[in-house]
Amino acid sequence: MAGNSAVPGVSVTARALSLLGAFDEEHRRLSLTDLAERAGLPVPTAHRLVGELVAFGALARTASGSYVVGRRLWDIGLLAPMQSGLVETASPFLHDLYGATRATVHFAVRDGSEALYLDRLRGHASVPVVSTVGSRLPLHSTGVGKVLLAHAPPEVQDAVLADLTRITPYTVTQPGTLRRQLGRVRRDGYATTVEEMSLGACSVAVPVHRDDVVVAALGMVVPSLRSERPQLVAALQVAAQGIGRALSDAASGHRGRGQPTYPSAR
Amino acid sequence: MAGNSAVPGVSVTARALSLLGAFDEEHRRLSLTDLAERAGLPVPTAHRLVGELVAFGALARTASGSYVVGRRLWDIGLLAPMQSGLVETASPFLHDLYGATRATVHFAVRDGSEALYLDRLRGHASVPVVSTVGSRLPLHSTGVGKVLLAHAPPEVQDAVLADLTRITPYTVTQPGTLRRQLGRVRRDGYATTVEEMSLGACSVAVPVHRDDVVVAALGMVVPSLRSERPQLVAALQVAAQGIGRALSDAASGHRGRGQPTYPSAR
DNA sequence: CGTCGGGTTCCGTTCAGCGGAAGGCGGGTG
DNA sequence: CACCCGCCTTCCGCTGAACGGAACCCGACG
Repeated sequence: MAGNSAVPGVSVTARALSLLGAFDEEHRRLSLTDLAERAGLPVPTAHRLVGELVAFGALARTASGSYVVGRRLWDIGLLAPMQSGLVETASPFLHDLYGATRATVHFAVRDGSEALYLDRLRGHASVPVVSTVGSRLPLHSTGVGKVLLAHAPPEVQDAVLADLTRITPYTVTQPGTLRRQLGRVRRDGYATTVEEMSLGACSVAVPVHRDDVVVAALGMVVPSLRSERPQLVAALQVAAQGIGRALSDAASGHRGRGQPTYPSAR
Repeated sequence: MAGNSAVPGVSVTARALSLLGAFDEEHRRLSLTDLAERAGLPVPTAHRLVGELVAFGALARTASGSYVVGRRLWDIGLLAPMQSGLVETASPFLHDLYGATRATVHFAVRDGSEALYLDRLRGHASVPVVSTVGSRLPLHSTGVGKVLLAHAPPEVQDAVLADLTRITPYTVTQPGTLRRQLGRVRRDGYATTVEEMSLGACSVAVPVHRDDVVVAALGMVVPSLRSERPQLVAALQVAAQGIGRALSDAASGHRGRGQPTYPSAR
Protein backbone atom coordinates (compact mmCIF):
# COMPACT_ATOMS: atom_id res chain seq x y z
CA MET A 1 0.00 0.00 0.00
CA ALA A 2 1.91 3.03 -1.19
CA GLY A 3 0.55 6.49 -1.27
CA ASN A 4 -3.19 6.16 -1.16
CA SER A 5 -5.25 6.91 1.90
CA ALA A 6 -7.98 9.22 0.71
CA VAL A 7 -10.78 9.54 3.20
CA PRO A 8 -13.57 7.59 1.53
CA GLY A 9 -16.77 9.40 0.84
CA VAL A 10 -15.20 12.77 0.23
CA SER A 11 -15.34 13.63 -3.43
CA VAL A 12 -12.69 15.59 -5.28
CA THR A 13 -15.19 18.31 -5.91
CA ALA A 14 -15.96 18.63 -2.25
CA ARG A 15 -12.26 18.89 -1.52
CA ALA A 16 -11.74 21.56 -4.12
CA LEU A 17 -14.70 23.49 -2.78
CA SER A 18 -13.48 23.18 0.77
CA LEU A 19 -10.37 25.00 -0.39
CA LEU A 20 -12.54 27.87 -1.55
CA GLY A 21 -14.45 27.71 1.69
CA ALA A 22 -11.21 28.13 3.60
CA PHE A 23 -11.32 31.82 2.80
CA ASP A 24 -13.37 34.14 4.91
CA GLU A 25 -13.58 37.70 6.12
CA GLU A 26 -10.47 37.42 8.26
CA HIS A 27 -8.61 34.97 6.06
CA ARG A 28 -8.40 36.67 2.72
CA ARG A 29 -4.88 35.51 2.01
CA LEU A 30 -3.59 32.09 2.95
CA SER A 31 -0.37 30.20 2.45
CA LEU A 32 -0.59 26.79 0.85
CA THR A 33 0.00 25.14 4.19
CA ASP A 34 -2.68 27.14 5.98
CA LEU A 35 -5.03 26.55 3.11
CA ALA A 36 -4.44 22.82 3.34
CA GLU A 37 -4.95 22.84 7.08
CA ARG A 38 -8.14 24.91 6.97
CA ALA A 39 -9.55 22.71 4.24
CA GLY A 40 -8.55 19.57 6.09
CA LEU A 41 -6.40 18.23 3.28
CA PRO A 42 -2.84 16.93 3.05
CA VAL A 43 -0.51 19.53 1.63
CA PRO A 44 0.30 17.75 -1.64
CA THR A 45 -3.36 17.24 -2.37
CA ALA A 46 -4.09 20.86 -1.65
CA HIS A 47 -1.19 21.82 -3.84
CA ARG A 48 -2.55 19.96 -6.82
CA LEU A 49 -6.10 21.19 -6.41
CA VAL A 50 -5.01 24.74 -5.77
CA GLY A 51 -3.05 24.52 -8.99
CA GLU A 52 -6.23 23.76 -10.88
CA LEU A 53 -8.16 26.46 -9.11
CA VAL A 54 -5.49 28.96 -10.03
CA ALA A 55 -5.52 27.79 -13.65
CA PHE A 56 -9.23 28.50 -13.73
CA GLY A 57 -8.90 31.84 -12.02
CA ALA A 58 -10.85 30.82 -8.94
CA LEU A 59 -7.77 31.56 -6.89
CA ALA A 60 -4.76 33.70 -7.60
CA ARG A 61 -1.27 33.66 -6.29
CA THR A 62 0.16 36.89 -5.00
CA ALA A 63 3.71 38.08 -5.46
CA SER A 64 4.45 36.96 -1.92
CA GLY A 65 3.43 33.39 -2.69
CA SER A 66 0.20 33.25 -0.74
CA TYR A 67 -3.17 32.66 -2.28
CA VAL A 68 -6.21 34.91 -2.59
CA VAL A 69 -9.63 34.55 -4.15
CA GLY A 70 -9.33 35.11 -7.88
CA ARG A 71 -10.85 37.57 -10.23
CA ARG A 72 -12.81 34.93 -12.06
CA LEU A 73 -14.58 33.87 -8.91
CA TRP A 74 -15.37 37.49 -8.17
CA ASP A 75 -16.91 37.75 -11.63
CA ILE A 76 -19.00 34.65 -11.19
CA GLY A 77 -20.01 35.55 -7.68
CA LEU A 78 -21.46 38.81 -8.90
CA LEU A 79 -23.80 36.82 -11.14
CA ALA A 80 -25.57 35.38 -8.11
CA PRO A 81 -29.16 36.55 -8.08
CA MET A 82 -28.49 37.78 -4.55
CA GLN A 83 -31.48 40.02 -4.56
CA SER A 84 -29.64 41.81 -7.34
CA GLY A 85 -32.92 43.39 -8.30
CA LEU A 86 -33.20 44.66 -4.76
CA VAL A 87 -29.78 46.23 -4.71
CA GLU A 88 -30.16 47.74 -8.15
CA THR A 89 -33.49 49.25 -7.36
CA ALA A 90 -32.48 50.52 -3.99
CA SER A 91 -29.17 51.95 -5.07
CA PRO A 92 -30.29 55.39 -6.25
CA PHE A 93 -32.38 55.89 -3.14
CA LEU A 94 -29.45 55.01 -0.96
CA HIS A 95 -27.37 57.60 -2.72
CA ASP A 96 -30.04 60.22 -2.25
CA LEU A 97 -30.16 59.40 1.40
CA TYR A 98 -26.44 59.62 1.69
CA GLY A 99 -26.39 62.87 -0.21
CA ALA A 100 -28.97 64.39 2.07
CA THR A 101 -27.35 63.34 5.33
CA ARG A 102 -23.72 62.38 4.74
CA ALA A 103 -24.10 59.57 7.24
CA THR A 104 -23.32 55.92 6.68
CA VAL A 105 -26.24 54.18 4.97
CA HIS A 106 -26.97 50.47 5.29
CA PHE A 107 -29.18 48.21 3.23
CA ALA A 108 -29.69 44.69 4.51
CA VAL A 109 -31.88 41.62 4.29
CA ARG A 110 -32.38 38.85 6.76
CA ASP A 111 -30.49 35.67 6.05
CA GLY A 112 -31.57 33.08 8.56
CA SER A 113 -30.83 34.59 11.93
CA GLU A 114 -28.39 37.21 10.75
CA ALA A 115 -28.55 40.49 8.92
CA LEU A 116 -26.86 40.27 5.53
CA TYR A 117 -25.55 43.61 4.36
CA LEU A 118 -26.27 44.01 0.67
CA ASP A 119 -25.00 47.53 0.33
CA ARG A 120 -23.31 50.14 2.37
CA LEU A 121 -22.36 53.72 1.69
CA ARG A 122 -19.80 55.15 4.01
CA GLY A 123 -18.98 58.79 4.37
CA HIS A 124 -15.47 60.15 4.79
CA ALA A 125 -15.68 61.19 8.35
CA SER A 126 -18.65 59.32 9.62
CA VAL A 127 -18.78 57.08 12.62
CA PRO A 128 -16.61 53.96 12.46
CA VAL A 129 -18.66 50.91 11.55
CA VAL A 130 -17.81 47.28 11.20
CA SER A 131 -20.04 46.23 8.34
CA THR A 132 -18.96 45.66 4.76
CA VAL A 133 -20.95 44.54 1.78
CA GLY A 134 -21.51 40.82 2.15
CA SER A 135 -20.90 40.75 5.85
CA ARG A 136 -23.37 39.34 8.30
CA LEU A 137 -24.11 40.83 11.67
CA PRO A 138 -26.41 39.84 14.53
CA LEU A 139 -30.06 40.80 14.35
CA HIS A 140 -30.31 42.00 17.92
CA SER A 141 -27.58 44.61 18.00
CA THR A 142 -28.00 46.61 14.82
CA GLY A 143 -30.66 48.98 13.58
CA VAL A 144 -31.43 47.09 10.40
CA GLY A 145 -31.20 43.87 12.37
CA LYS A 146 -33.92 44.91 14.80
CA VAL A 147 -36.20 45.91 11.96
CA LEU A 148 -35.68 42.60 10.20
CA LEU A 149 -36.15 40.70 13.44
CA ALA A 150 -39.32 42.56 14.26
CA HIS A 151 -40.81 41.35 10.99
CA ALA A 152 -39.33 37.85 11.03
CA PRO A 153 -41.39 34.69 11.61
CA PRO A 154 -41.88 33.76 15.27
CA GLU A 155 -39.48 30.77 15.09
CA VAL A 156 -36.66 33.05 14.06
CA GLN A 157 -37.49 35.57 16.76
CA ASP A 158 -37.53 32.86 19.40
CA ALA A 159 -34.23 31.45 18.20
CA VAL A 160 -32.55 34.84 18.23
CA LEU A 161 -34.01 35.90 21.55
CA ALA A 162 -32.76 32.69 23.10
CA ASP A 163 -29.15 33.63 22.41
CA LEU A 164 -28.44 37.33 22.79
CA THR A 165 -24.68 37.68 22.84
CA ARG A 166 -23.24 40.81 24.40
CA ILE A 167 -21.12 42.91 22.07
CA THR A 168 -20.79 46.18 23.94
CA PRO A 169 -21.86 47.08 27.48
CA TYR A 170 -24.99 48.57 25.91
CA THR A 171 -26.07 45.56 23.89
CA VAL A 172 -29.58 44.48 24.85
CA THR A 173 -29.30 40.95 26.20
CA GLN A 174 -32.59 40.67 28.08
CA PRO A 175 -35.08 38.77 25.89
CA GLY A 176 -37.96 40.63 27.52
CA THR A 177 -36.51 44.04 26.85
CA LEU A 178 -35.77 43.23 23.26
CA ARG A 179 -39.20 41.72 22.69
CA ARG A 180 -40.74 44.94 23.94
CA GLN A 181 -38.49 46.92 21.64
CA LEU A 182 -39.55 44.79 18.69
CA GLY A 183 -43.17 45.56 19.44
CA ARG A 184 -42.37 49.23 19.41
CA VAL A 185 -40.52 48.81 16.12
CA ARG A 186 -43.61 47.32 14.53
CA ARG A 187 -45.84 50.00 16.01
CA ASP A 188 -43.67 53.06 15.28
CA GLY A 189 -42.22 51.84 12.01
CA TYR A 190 -38.59 52.34 12.94
CA ALA A 191 -35.88 50.88 15.15
CA THR A 192 -32.94 52.46 16.93
CA THR A 193 -29.76 51.30 18.59
CA VAL A 194 -27.50 53.22 20.93
CA GLU A 195 -23.93 51.96 21.02
CA GLU A 196 -25.19 48.39 21.04
CA MET A 197 -22.90 47.23 18.24
CA SER A 198 -19.97 49.60 18.50
CA LEU A 199 -19.25 52.32 21.00
CA GLY A 200 -19.84 55.81 19.68
CA ALA A 201 -22.30 54.66 17.04
CA CYS A 202 -26.07 54.92 17.09
CA SER A 203 -28.43 53.88 14.34
CA VAL A 204 -31.92 54.29 13.03
CA ALA A 205 -33.57 51.89 10.60
CA VAL A 206 -36.88 51.37 8.83
CA PRO A 207 -38.43 48.44 6.95
CA VAL A 208 -38.71 48.26 3.16
CA HIS A 209 -41.96 46.71 1.98
CA ARG A 210 -42.77 44.98 -1.24
CA ASP A 211 -46.51 44.53 -1.38
CA ASP A 212 -46.94 44.56 2.40
CA VAL A 213 -44.11 42.11 2.97
CA VAL A 214 -40.94 43.36 4.64
CA VAL A 215 -38.14 42.36 2.30
CA ALA A 216 -35.27 44.48 3.53
CA ALA A 217 -34.24 47.15 5.97
CA LEU A 218 -32.72 50.53 5.44
CA GLY A 219 -30.67 52.19 8.13
CA MET A 220 -28.27 54.94 8.97
CA VAL A 221 -25.45 55.18 11.46
CA VAL A 222 -24.86 58.44 13.30
CA PRO A 223 -22.78 59.55 16.25
CA SER A 224 -25.86 60.46 18.25
CA LEU A 225 -29.56 60.61 17.65
CA ARG A 226 -30.40 63.00 20.40
CA SER A 227 -31.35 65.91 18.20
CA GLU A 228 -32.18 64.74 14.75
CA ARG A 229 -34.10 61.54 15.18
CA PRO A 230 -37.35 62.80 13.59
CA GLN A 231 -35.58 64.08 10.49
CA LEU A 232 -33.63 60.86 10.08
CA VAL A 233 -36.72 58.74 10.43
CA ALA A 234 -38.54 60.92 7.94
CA ALA A 235 -35.73 60.75 5.40
CA LEU A 236 -35.44 56.99 5.81
CA GLN A 237 -39.15 56.48 5.44
CA VAL A 238 -39.29 58.52 2.28
CA ALA A 239 -36.47 56.47 0.78
CA ALA A 240 -37.99 53.19 1.95
CA GLN A 241 -41.32 54.12 0.41
CA GLY A 242 -39.58 54.96 -2.83
CA ILE A 243 -37.75 51.65 -2.89
CA GLY A 244 -40.93 49.79 -2.06
CA ARG A 245 -42.82 51.46 -4.85
CA ALA A 246 -40.01 50.82 -7.34
CA LEU A 247 -39.93 47.17 -6.29
CA SER A 248 -43.65 46.66 -6.75
CA ASP A 249 -43.54 48.34 -10.15
CA ALA A 250 -40.60 46.24 -11.26
CA ALA A 251 -42.16 43.05 -9.94
CA SER A 252 -45.33 43.41 -11.98
CA GLY A 253 -43.19 43.23 -15.09
CA HIS A 254 -41.74 39.88 -14.04
CA ARG A 255 -43.50 36.55 -14.01
CA GLY A 256 -44.36 35.31 -10.58
CA ARG A 257 -42.04 32.53 -9.52
CA GLY A 258 -39.34 33.46 -11.99
CA GLN A 259 -37.47 35.78 -9.67
CA PRO A 260 -34.82 33.54 -8.16
CA THR A 261 -35.19 34.10 -4.46
CA TYR A 262 -33.25 31.81 -2.21
CA PRO A 263 -35.35 29.90 0.30
CA SER A 264 -33.35 31.52 3.09
CA ALA A 265 -30.63 28.95 3.46
CA ARG A 266 -28.41 28.33 6.51
CA MET B 1 -16.80 -1.77 -21.85
CA ALA B 2 -19.80 -0.37 -20.07
CA GLY B 3 -20.23 3.21 -19.22
CA ASN B 4 -16.85 4.84 -19.07
CA SER B 5 -15.54 7.25 -21.66
CA ALA B 6 -14.22 10.21 -19.73
CA VAL B 7 -12.03 12.42 -21.86
CA PRO B 8 -8.58 11.77 -20.45
CA GLY B 9 -6.63 14.71 -19.17
CA VAL B 10 -9.64 16.62 -17.94
CA SER B 11 -9.72 16.56 -14.19
CA VAL B 12 -12.84 16.43 -12.10
CA THR B 13 -11.99 19.79 -10.66
CA ALA B 14 -11.72 21.32 -14.09
CA ARG B 15 -15.11 19.89 -14.98
CA ALA B 16 -16.71 21.23 -11.85
CA LEU B 17 -15.18 24.63 -12.49
CA SER B 18 -16.32 24.62 -16.08
CA LEU B 19 -19.82 24.31 -14.72
CA LEU B 20 -19.30 27.51 -12.78
CA GLY B 21 -17.77 29.09 -15.85
CA ALA B 22 -20.89 28.28 -17.81
CA PHE B 23 -22.58 31.23 -16.14
CA ASP B 24 -22.07 34.68 -17.52
CA GLU B 25 -23.73 38.05 -17.80
CA GLU B 26 -26.42 36.79 -20.16
CA HIS B 27 -26.70 33.29 -18.72
CA ARG B 28 -27.50 33.82 -15.10
CA ARG B 29 -29.92 30.94 -14.91
CA LEU B 30 -29.41 27.67 -16.71
CA SER B 31 -31.24 24.39 -16.87
CA LEU B 32 -29.27 21.25 -16.14
CA THR B 33 -29.17 20.38 -19.81
CA ASP B 34 -27.95 23.81 -20.88
CA LEU B 35 -25.44 23.79 -18.09
CA ALA B 36 -24.12 20.42 -19.24
CA GLU B 37 -23.93 21.59 -22.82
CA ARG B 38 -22.19 24.86 -22.03
CA ALA B 39 -19.69 23.08 -19.81
CA GLY B 40 -19.14 20.39 -22.42
CA LEU B 41 -20.19 17.55 -20.14
CA PRO B 42 -22.62 14.65 -20.45
CA VAL B 43 -25.84 15.33 -18.59
CA PRO B 44 -25.45 12.65 -15.90
CA THR B 45 -21.97 13.86 -15.09
CA ALA B 46 -23.15 17.44 -14.89
CA HIS B 47 -26.00 16.27 -12.71
CA ARG B 48 -23.70 14.68 -10.21
CA LEU B 49 -21.26 17.56 -10.07
CA VAL B 50 -24.00 20.14 -9.90
CA GLY B 51 -25.39 18.23 -6.97
CA GLU B 52 -22.12 18.71 -5.13
CA LEU B 53 -21.91 22.35 -6.06
CA VAL B 54 -25.40 22.91 -4.74
CA ALA B 55 -24.54 21.09 -1.52
CA PHE B 56 -21.68 23.50 -1.03
CA GLY B 57 -23.73 26.52 -1.94
CA ALA B 58 -21.73 27.38 -5.03
CA LEU B 59 -24.91 26.96 -7.03
CA ALA B 60 -28.52 27.09 -6.03
CA ARG B 61 -31.60 25.66 -7.52
CA THR B 62 -34.53 27.95 -8.10
CA ALA B 63 -38.15 27.07 -7.58
CA SER B 64 -38.48 26.61 -11.33
CA GLY B 65 -35.77 23.94 -11.38
CA SER B 66 -33.04 25.88 -13.10
CA TYR B 67 -29.72 26.71 -11.54
CA VAL B 68 -28.20 30.02 -10.52
CA VAL B 69 -24.96 31.02 -8.88
CA GLY B 70 -25.24 30.46 -5.16
CA ARG B 71 -25.00 32.71 -2.20
CA ARG B 72 -21.87 31.05 -0.91
CA LEU B 73 -20.01 31.79 -4.11
CA TRP B 74 -21.17 35.38 -3.91
CA ASP B 75 -19.74 35.55 -0.40
CA ILE B 76 -16.44 34.08 -1.41
CA GLY B 77 -16.22 36.17 -4.55
CA LEU B 78 -16.50 39.32 -2.47
CA LEU B 79 -13.36 38.27 -0.64
CA ALA B 80 -11.29 38.66 -3.78
CA PRO B 81 -8.78 41.42 -3.29
CA MET B 82 -10.17 42.91 -6.50
CA GLN B 83 -8.62 46.23 -5.82
CA SER B 84 -10.86 46.17 -2.78
CA GLY B 85 -8.69 48.86 -1.32
CA LEU B 86 -9.34 50.89 -4.43
CA VAL B 87 -13.09 50.60 -4.28
CA GLU B 88 -13.24 51.22 -0.56
CA THR B 89 -11.09 54.29 -0.80
CA ALA B 90 -12.84 55.67 -3.83
CA SER B 91 -16.35 55.03 -2.60
CA PRO B 92 -16.92 58.19 -0.57
CA PHE B 93 -15.55 60.34 -3.35
CA LEU B 94 -17.86 58.71 -5.84
CA HIS B 95 -20.78 59.48 -3.60
CA ASP B 96 -19.73 63.09 -3.31
CA LEU B 97 -19.49 63.31 -7.04
CA TYR B 98 -22.88 61.76 -7.44
CA GLY B 99 -24.34 64.05 -4.83
CA ALA B 100 -22.98 67.11 -6.55
CA THR B 101 -24.11 66.21 -10.06
CA ARG B 102 -26.79 63.50 -9.90
CA ALA B 103 -25.28 61.90 -12.97
CA THR B 104 -24.16 58.30 -13.35
CA VAL B 105 -20.67 57.85 -11.96
CA HIS B 106 -18.27 55.15 -13.12
CA PHE B 107 -15.12 53.84 -11.55
CA ALA B 108 -13.07 51.41 -13.62
CA VAL B 109 -9.65 49.83 -14.00
CA ARG B 110 -8.04 48.32 -17.06
CA ASP B 111 -8.12 44.55 -17.22
CA GLY B 112 -6.11 43.49 -20.22
CA SER B 113 -7.72 45.19 -23.16
CA GLU B 114 -11.04 45.93 -21.52
CA ALA B 115 -12.34 48.35 -18.95
CA LEU B 116 -13.48 46.56 -15.81
CA TYR B 117 -16.14 48.47 -13.93
CA LEU B 118 -15.45 48.29 -10.22
CA ASP B 119 -18.22 50.56 -9.12
CA ARG B 120 -21.11 52.44 -10.56
CA LEU B 121 -23.60 54.84 -9.09
CA ARG B 122 -26.68 55.35 -11.13
CA GLY B 123 -29.18 58.10 -10.65
CA HIS B 124 -32.95 57.65 -10.96
CA ALA B 125 -33.47 59.47 -14.17
CA SER B 126 -30.04 59.59 -15.64
CA VAL B 127 -29.10 58.46 -19.10
CA PRO B 128 -29.50 54.76 -19.78
CA VAL B 129 -26.18 52.96 -19.55
CA VAL B 130 -25.13 49.40 -20.12
CA SER B 131 -22.48 48.95 -17.49
CA THR B 132 -22.91 47.11 -14.21
CA VAL B 133 -20.43 46.42 -11.46
CA GLY B 134 -18.16 43.64 -12.68
CA SER B 135 -18.95 44.15 -16.33
CA ARG B 136 -16.27 44.72 -18.92
CA LEU B 137 -16.59 47.14 -21.79
CA PRO B 138 -14.29 48.07 -24.66
CA LEU B 139 -11.56 50.62 -24.05
CA HIS B 140 -12.17 52.59 -27.21
CA SER B 141 -15.81 53.48 -26.82
CA THR B 142 -16.17 54.62 -23.24
CA GLY B 143 -14.90 57.61 -21.33
CA VAL B 144 -13.12 55.65 -18.66
CA GLY B 145 -11.89 53.30 -21.35
CA LYS B 146 -10.19 56.05 -23.30
CA VAL B 147 -8.49 57.33 -20.18
CA LEU B 148 -7.23 53.88 -19.30
CA LEU B 149 -6.13 53.25 -22.87
CA ALA B 150 -4.30 56.56 -23.08
CA HIS B 151 -2.20 55.48 -20.10
CA ALA B 152 -1.80 51.84 -21.06
CA PRO B 153 1.46 50.28 -22.25
CA PRO B 154 2.08 50.59 -26.01
CA GLU B 155 1.43 46.87 -26.70
CA VAL B 156 -2.05 47.20 -25.29
CA GLN B 157 -2.73 50.35 -27.26
CA ASP B 158 -1.58 48.70 -30.47
CA ALA B 159 -3.70 45.64 -29.82
CA VAL B 160 -6.80 47.70 -29.12
CA LEU B 161 -6.26 50.09 -32.00
CA ALA B 162 -5.95 47.14 -34.33
CA ASP B 163 -9.48 46.03 -33.63
CA LEU B 164 -11.91 48.89 -33.16
CA THR B 165 -15.34 47.39 -33.31
CA ARG B 166 -18.22 49.71 -34.15
CA ILE B 167 -20.92 49.90 -31.51
CA THR B 168 -22.93 52.93 -32.56
CA PRO B 169 -22.65 55.04 -35.70
CA TYR B 170 -20.53 57.44 -33.67
CA THR B 171 -18.00 54.95 -32.38
CA VAL B 172 -14.48 55.96 -33.39
CA THR B 173 -13.13 53.17 -35.56
CA GLN B 174 -10.25 54.97 -37.27
CA PRO B 175 -7.01 54.06 -35.46
CA GLY B 176 -5.48 57.40 -36.46
CA THR B 177 -8.35 59.42 -35.06
CA LEU B 178 -8.37 57.51 -31.80
CA ARG B 179 -4.60 57.77 -31.44
CA ARG B 180 -4.87 61.53 -31.79
CA GLN B 181 -7.65 61.56 -29.19
CA LEU B 182 -5.49 59.59 -26.80
CA GLY B 183 -2.74 62.16 -27.16
CA ARG B 184 -5.22 64.85 -26.27
CA VAL B 185 -6.40 62.84 -23.28
CA ARG B 186 -2.86 62.70 -21.93
CA ARG B 187 -2.30 66.40 -22.59
CA ASP B 188 -5.62 67.74 -21.29
CA GLY B 189 -6.07 65.27 -18.48
CA TYR B 190 -9.55 64.12 -19.45
CA ALA B 191 -11.38 62.12 -22.10
CA THR B 192 -14.83 62.46 -23.61
CA THR B 193 -17.16 60.32 -25.66
CA VAL B 194 -20.22 61.39 -27.59
CA GLU B 195 -22.74 58.63 -28.19
CA GLU B 196 -19.93 56.23 -28.98
CA MET B 197 -21.18 53.50 -26.67
CA SER B 198 -24.89 54.14 -26.50
CA LEU B 199 -27.01 56.67 -28.31
CA GLY B 200 -28.06 59.58 -26.19
CA ALA B 201 -25.18 59.18 -23.76
CA CYS B 202 -22.01 61.22 -23.54
CA SER B 203 -19.26 60.86 -21.00
CA VAL B 204 -16.31 62.59 -19.43
CA ALA B 205 -13.56 60.79 -17.57
CA VAL B 206 -10.30 61.52 -15.80
CA PRO B 207 -7.41 59.36 -14.59
CA VAL B 208 -6.81 58.44 -10.96
CA HIS B 209 -3.14 58.42 -10.00
CA ARG B 210 -1.37 56.60 -7.24
CA ASP B 211 2.13 57.98 -7.00
CA ASP B 212 2.24 59.10 -10.65
CA VAL B 213 0.89 55.81 -11.96
CA VAL B 214 -2.60 55.73 -13.45
CA VAL B 215 -4.40 53.00 -11.54
CA ALA B 216 -8.01 53.69 -12.40
CA ALA B 217 -10.37 56.02 -14.18
CA LEU B 218 -13.28 58.02 -12.92
CA GLY B 219 -16.05 59.04 -15.26
CA MET B 220 -19.54 60.39 -15.54
CA VAL B 221 -22.28 59.83 -18.05
CA VAL B 222 -24.49 62.74 -19.07
CA PRO B 223 -27.07 63.37 -21.78
CA SER B 224 -24.93 66.08 -23.33
CA LEU B 225 -21.71 67.84 -22.50
CA ARG B 226 -22.36 70.91 -24.53
CA SER B 227 -22.78 73.31 -21.65
CA GLU B 228 -21.23 71.91 -18.56
CA ARG B 229 -18.03 70.25 -19.66
CA PRO B 230 -15.70 72.49 -17.63
CA GLN B 231 -17.63 72.00 -14.42
CA LEU B 232 -17.78 68.24 -14.91
CA VAL B 233 -14.07 68.03 -15.59
CA ALA B 234 -13.36 70.17 -12.56
CA ALA B 235 -15.55 68.07 -10.30
CA LEU B 236 -14.04 64.84 -11.63
CA GLN B 237 -10.53 66.11 -11.16
CA VAL B 238 -11.16 67.16 -7.60
CA ALA B 239 -12.54 63.74 -6.81
CA ALA B 240 -9.72 61.96 -8.65
CA GLN B 241 -7.14 64.01 -6.74
CA GLY B 242 -8.85 63.10 -3.52
CA ILE B 243 -8.84 59.42 -4.34
CA GLY B 244 -5.21 59.59 -5.41
CA ARG B 245 -4.19 61.25 -2.20
CA ALA B 246 -6.17 58.78 -0.11
CA LEU B 247 -4.56 55.89 -1.99
CA SER B 248 -1.03 57.16 -1.46
CA ASP B 249 -1.70 57.74 2.23
CA ALA B 250 -3.19 54.30 2.65
CA ALA B 251 -0.36 52.67 0.71
CA SER B 252 2.35 54.09 2.95
CA GLY B 253 0.73 52.30 5.87
CA HIS B 254 0.97 48.96 4.07
CA ARG B 255 4.12 47.00 3.44
CA GLY B 256 5.28 47.19 -0.13
CA ARG B 257 4.51 43.94 -1.88
CA GLY B 258 1.74 43.00 0.48
CA GLN B 259 -1.11 44.51 -1.50
CA PRO B 260 -2.33 41.69 -3.67
CA THR B 261 -2.47 43.18 -7.13
CA TYR B 262 -3.20 40.81 -9.94
CA PRO B 263 -0.64 40.78 -12.75
CA SER B 264 -3.40 41.84 -15.14
CA ALA B 265 -4.63 38.42 -16.18
CA ARG B 266 -6.48 37.50 -19.38
C1' DC C 1 -52.39 7.18 -24.73
C1' DG C 2 -48.05 7.78 -27.44
C1' DT C 3 -44.50 11.00 -27.78
C1' DC C 4 -41.12 13.99 -26.32
C1' DG C 5 -37.87 16.66 -23.64
C1' DG C 6 -36.32 17.22 -19.64
C1' DG C 7 -34.33 15.15 -15.14
C1' DT C 8 -32.79 11.11 -12.37
C1' DT C 9 -30.90 6.48 -11.11
C1' DC C 10 -27.96 2.44 -11.95
C1' DC C 11 -23.73 0.13 -12.19
C1' DG C 12 -19.41 -2.21 -14.21
C1' DT C 13 -15.06 -0.38 -15.77
C1' DT C 14 -10.98 2.09 -15.30
C1' DC C 15 -8.01 5.86 -14.88
C1' DA C 16 -7.60 10.15 -12.28
C1' DG C 17 -6.72 11.24 -7.90
C1' DC C 18 -4.38 10.13 -3.86
C1' DG C 19 -0.77 11.32 -0.33
C1' DG C 20 3.58 9.36 1.99
C1' DA C 21 8.09 9.90 0.98
C1' DA C 22 11.70 12.37 -0.64
C1' DG C 23 13.85 16.36 -2.75
C1' DG C 24 14.52 21.66 -3.23
C1' DC C 25 14.97 26.20 -1.21
C1' DG C 26 15.44 30.26 1.43
C1' DG C 27 16.44 32.20 5.84
C1' DG C 28 17.46 32.02 10.48
C1' DT C 29 20.67 30.04 14.07
C1' DG C 30 24.43 27.78 16.61
C1' DC D 1 29.99 27.28 7.33
C1' DA D 2 27.13 23.59 8.59
C1' DC D 3 22.86 22.85 10.30
C1' DC D 4 18.06 23.03 10.88
C1' DC D 5 13.39 24.25 10.01
C1' DG D 6 9.30 25.56 7.62
C1' DC D 7 7.41 25.62 3.42
C1' DC D 8 6.77 24.38 -1.19
C1' DT D 9 7.20 21.06 -4.95
C1' DT D 10 7.84 16.59 -7.39
C1' DC D 11 7.44 11.52 -7.73
C1' DC D 12 4.95 7.39 -8.29
C1' DG D 13 2.29 2.87 -7.56
C1' DC D 14 -2.11 1.68 -5.69
C1' DT D 15 -7.02 1.87 -5.71
C1' DG D 16 -11.68 3.47 -5.05
C1' DA D 17 -14.07 7.56 -6.80
C1' DA D 18 -15.61 9.23 -10.88
C1' DC D 19 -17.39 8.22 -15.33
C1' DG D 20 -21.35 8.15 -18.62
C1' DG D 21 -24.28 4.93 -21.66
C1' DA D 22 -28.40 2.83 -20.86
C1' DA D 23 -32.55 2.65 -18.76
C1' DC D 24 -36.16 4.78 -16.20
C1' DC D 25 -39.34 8.38 -14.47
C1' DC D 26 -42.41 12.23 -15.03
C1' DG D 27 -45.10 16.02 -16.49
C1' DA D 28 -46.55 18.53 -20.65
C1' DC D 29 -48.49 18.35 -24.97
C1' DG D 30 -51.46 16.90 -28.85
